[in-house]
Amino acid sequence: MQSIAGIYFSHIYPPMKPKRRTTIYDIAEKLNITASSVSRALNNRSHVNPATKELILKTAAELNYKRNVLASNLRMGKTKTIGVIVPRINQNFFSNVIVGIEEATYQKGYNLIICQSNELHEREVQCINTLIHQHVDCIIISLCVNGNDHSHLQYAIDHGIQLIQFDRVADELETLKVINDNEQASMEAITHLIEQGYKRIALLEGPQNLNIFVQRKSGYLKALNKFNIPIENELIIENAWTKELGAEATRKLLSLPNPPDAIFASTSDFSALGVLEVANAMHIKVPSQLGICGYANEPFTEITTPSITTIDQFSIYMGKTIANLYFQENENKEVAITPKTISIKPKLIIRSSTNKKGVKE
Amino acid sequence: MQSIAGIYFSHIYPPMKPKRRTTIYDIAEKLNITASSVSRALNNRSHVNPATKELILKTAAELNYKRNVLASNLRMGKTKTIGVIVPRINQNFFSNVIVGIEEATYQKGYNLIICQSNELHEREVQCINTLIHQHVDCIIISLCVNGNDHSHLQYAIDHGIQLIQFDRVADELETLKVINDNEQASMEAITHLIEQGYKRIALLEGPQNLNIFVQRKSGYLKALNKFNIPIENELIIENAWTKELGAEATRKLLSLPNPPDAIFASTSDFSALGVLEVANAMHIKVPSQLGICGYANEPFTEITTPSITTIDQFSIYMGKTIANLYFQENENKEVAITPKTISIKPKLIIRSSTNKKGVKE
DNA sequence: TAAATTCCGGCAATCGATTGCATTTATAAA
DNA sequence: TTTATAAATGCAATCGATTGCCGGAATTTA
Repeated sequence: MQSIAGIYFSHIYPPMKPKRRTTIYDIAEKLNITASSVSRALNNRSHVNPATKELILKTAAELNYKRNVLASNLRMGKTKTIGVIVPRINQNFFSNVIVGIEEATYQKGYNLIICQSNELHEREVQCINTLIHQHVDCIIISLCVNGNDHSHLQYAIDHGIQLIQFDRVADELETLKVINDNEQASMEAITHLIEQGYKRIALLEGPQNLNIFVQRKSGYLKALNKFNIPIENELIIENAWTKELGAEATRKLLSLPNPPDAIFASTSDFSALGVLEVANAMHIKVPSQLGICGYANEPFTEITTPSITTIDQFSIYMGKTIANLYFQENENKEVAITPKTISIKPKLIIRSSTNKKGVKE
Repeated sequence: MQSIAGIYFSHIYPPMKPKRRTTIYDIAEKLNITASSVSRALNNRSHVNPATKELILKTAAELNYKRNVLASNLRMGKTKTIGVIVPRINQNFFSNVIVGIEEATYQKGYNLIICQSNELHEREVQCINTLIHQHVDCIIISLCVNGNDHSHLQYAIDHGIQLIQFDRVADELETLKVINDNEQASMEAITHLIEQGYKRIALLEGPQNLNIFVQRKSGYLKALNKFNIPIENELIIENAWTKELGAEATRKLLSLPNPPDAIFASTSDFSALGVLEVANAMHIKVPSQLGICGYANEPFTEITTPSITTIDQFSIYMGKTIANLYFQENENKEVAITPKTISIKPKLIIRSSTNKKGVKE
């Protein structure tokens, strides 16, 4: 703080030292009682005379008392804080899930600490450690693509932290889970393509150590089987889960002697975008010559030319579901024993990129 | 925890009670010294014999000691936590700023609590209160569009919390600020349009209670003046800062007796997208009949047809700058007195939507 | 060798809220 | 009126880490 001869310049930052916050002792002193009673009154416990209690509440309001969460946290061993770990927050699906979580937790007075794993297992481990260190009450996580070792998750559980997995989950860990029915969504997408008259449908698949990608592939295979369409391995491209890899895969597919007439980018809308850009560049008409279906309903899928058929995962709703699952589980301790998995049914959003029959929208 | 006759079923969640964490007392006890010395050793203070210190550090590592941040926070009155308040986290610019902040703070062992104001003043006040309540060390905020009252920010400052404003800032508050040079960027955009041969340039302006929109308008006016182009009020549309409002404004502009041949959507790329969609729907050719320039370099501007010229704000870099400003300010207490403002020069990204001269890219 | 420093490390208070136990007071029962 | 019971409140420890102050030991200086 800058001063000359003891005169403070209030226009200079920082203007003044922070005022001391009111404590329960201040309230107690003012009312000539002890802090115990104040605490009990504020926490709505018994063992306080209703009249005293009212007086305490009134005085607390007058003095603008706010519970010191640092002290409370230490004493209680709880922080009313939830940690969220996602691969990236600037990805639409994840940021929307966070929006949903936030809406639900905010009302209950919980705080969120948000971490990004950047798709790196090592970083994910660090995030877990940070959150344990911060004594969060709950960790909500969607796994990164790298690494099959989940001991860090078990480590968090061992610290008494409630763990909730969503979307990209480790099946073998018995935790609360909120997932999408990826297989079902995938089947619907393929069924739609077949009904539109596409005959040779290619699949861009994601890293198979993530179960979501396994399930999406399985939906593809099941749907083809159902319609008695033979599986052709040359139409299945591994690990095509970015825009660039999607583009590369498309160039490969379209140069086949017998190229596909539709591509299901099961990995993401980004890979679907890669497909579309290559198709446009090669002057292959979408949807008449090539049908394209993505996954995730990223906002841009609506504004590409043509717009891209995709699958909506109800991301905000998913976030709310996750948060509510936590509260439900923890406000009802005795009942809550078994691992629970909630599955959300995604929805196929049909747009121009698969409109082979040329139906006007 | 479920049990029958005292036998725990470890396969049932939660599997076991959390193990007690190691404290400095555990270390002290093991070494037959007091917690004071342990604390001093761990905090690298004097008054500890180097040999003892080494022993303490070794033992701490052995026992897997982790400082209890709850206790430390309470004692120190600091939390190594930074609160971030943005209008929406699922907006590209903001989520990228957060990414930048996170990268810089993560390394210093700081945590982030992220709040959304949802563009509501009331909610913004609540966020501030929450963060004060959580004893964050610093609040980083970009103001919401509603409300001119900033007493809640002053309230945070009065609580001894370092306040840093970015992008949408309240000029009259003397805090650290990181902003974009909006006026400059705006001038460059208009200059570019003029150089491309556009004659009648319309402006979609944002709510003028946010200084960023005032500055962008001012850049527009200055640029026109510089080129001796008369200002026409009918070409300036107020409050057109969403896709829908941008579309509406465009319909209005294009139905003028003397319509514009370019539109600068100074508010956002979303409004620029609204412009583009209306132009496409009306079969008005972009860029030959109508030039379009947006603001913010949202990812989708690259993939529209045609791609949209826009202004990049170096959002991730901005986030890093903000975080570093905080550290610089707080690691060097004596020097840091005056309010500092850092201005980042945005960059015009020229794409197809303003390529009237038809230059091949 | 005595006095003066310096260095180590312990003691105990502190940060606020919470809570089991003890004590006081009020009320009910005998 | 006395005893039993219940209700209200106080006392003091606790959650771990931090730190000012003090005393003893080691070292330096006179």
